[in-house]
Amino acid sequence: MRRIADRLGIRAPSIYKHLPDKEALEAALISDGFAEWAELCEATLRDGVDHLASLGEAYRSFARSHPHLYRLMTERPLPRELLTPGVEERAARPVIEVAGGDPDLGRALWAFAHGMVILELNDRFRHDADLDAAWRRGLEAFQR
Amino acid sequence: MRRIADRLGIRAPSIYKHLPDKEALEAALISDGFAEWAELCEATLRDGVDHLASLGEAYRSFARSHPHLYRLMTERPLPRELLTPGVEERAARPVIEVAGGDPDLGRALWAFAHGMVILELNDRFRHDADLDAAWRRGLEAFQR
DNA sequence: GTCTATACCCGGATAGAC
DNA sequence: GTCTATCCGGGTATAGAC
Repeated sequence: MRRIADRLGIRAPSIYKHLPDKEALEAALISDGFAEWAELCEATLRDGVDHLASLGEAYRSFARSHPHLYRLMTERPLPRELLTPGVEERAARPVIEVAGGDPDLGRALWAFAHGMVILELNDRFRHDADLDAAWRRGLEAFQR
Repeated sequence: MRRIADRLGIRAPSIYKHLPDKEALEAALISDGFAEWAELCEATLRDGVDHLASLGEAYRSFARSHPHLYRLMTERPLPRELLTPGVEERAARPVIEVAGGDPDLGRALWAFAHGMVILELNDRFRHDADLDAAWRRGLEAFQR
C-alpha cells in the first residue's frame, strides 16, 4: 500500500478514502488486467494467421510486460465476488476457442502457457535454455 | 523460522546454531526435495508401462503431497551454489528422457506439468473443471 | 481527500546467559 | 545447543486534524 501510494504521489492512508482495503484494490487491478488481456486477444485473433502461435506470443508478451499484475492474476484464488462481472469468462474464451472449443484441452493449453511464463518470470529455467524453442515445441504438440 | 522451530520443539534462535540463515535452511530442504523427486521418478520409470502418463501422475502426486516444498522448489530462482551438487540434474533427467532426449521438448513438458500443478495448488481452475481430463488431453498432445 | 501519528502484528536475526 | 530478551524492518489499517 505504501509503494502504490508513492507512485500516486500520496500517502498510504489516503488510499483508504477510495477503496475499503487491499483486497478491493487487488480485485480492481485484476479486473483491469483481464479486460486488457481480452482486448489483446481479440485484436490478435482478428488479424492473425496462425492463431495458436499468435496467442502464445501474446500470452508471453502480456506476462512479461506486467509481471506483478500477471502474478496477482494467477498466484492466488480469484476474488470472484469482487471482480467486474464477466471479465473472467471474456478472458478465458479466446484460449478455449483456439483449443477447438474443448475446455479440457483449453485448460491443458493454458497450463502449458502459464508454466512457460511463470517459470521464466521465476527465473527457474537454466540460463542456457532456448525458451523460444521450448514454446515452439509445446505449441507444435498442441497443434496436432 | 518460528514455525519450523515449533515443529522441532525448540525456539527459533536455536536454529541459527545449526544453519547460518534462512537461505541455507531453504537450500537444504530443496536439495532433499530434489532427491526425493528423483527417487520417485526412478522407481516410476523402472516398472511403469506408459512412462509419460506415469511420470505425469508422479509429478502431480509429489506436488500435492508437499505443496509448500513444491513452491519452494519452483517459485524462486534456485540457490544453486548452496544445493547438493548434482541433484538438480538428477531430478531433471527423467523428464528429458521421457521427452526422447530433446531438452526443448522436455522443458515444454515440464511447463505443462508445472502449470497444471501450480494452478491447482493456487486454486485457479474453476471448481467444476475436470483436471484429470485436462491432464489426459495435455499428455496426449505430448505423446505424439 | 489529503495529511501526521500511531497501533498492531509478523518477519528474520542477534546478544548473551546457562 | 538451548534458552530469554530484544532489535529492527516491514506490512495493513485506523484516528482524527485540516
